[in-house]
Amino acid sequence: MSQPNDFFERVYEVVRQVPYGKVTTYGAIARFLGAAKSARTVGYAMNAAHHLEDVPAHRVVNRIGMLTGKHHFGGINTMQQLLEAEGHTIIDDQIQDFETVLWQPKKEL
DNA sequence: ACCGTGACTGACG
DNA sequence: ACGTCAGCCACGG
Repeated sequence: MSQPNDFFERVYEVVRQVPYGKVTTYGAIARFLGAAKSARTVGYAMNAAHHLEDVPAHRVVNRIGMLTGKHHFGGINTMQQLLEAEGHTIIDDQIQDFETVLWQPKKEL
């Protein structure tokens, strides 16, 4: 349906709307869905979304811009490489100028 | 139905 | 400023 009832699908809907060259956080997605305290569950959803090609999971990081989920992309540096390919600079698993490339659905939508 | 787990976050010392 | 602790919620066994 146009309005998914499953929590996971709602998470995917938001992630799919993250613009190229931008990133967002688990908490931002959770708050946008009205479940501010379900950030962990959002991460859990990403884990399950890993098999979906239309869900840019690499654009979702934690609140400080660290690639905490890099190990879930198969290769240790896969997530970093994907982000660098979009123009981001990553040092020590952290996105540089994170606040500049941050995309918040709560504000943008 | 209960328990453990986790790609998080905010609060505390 | 930094490391540690506890709360949260959805899913699988």
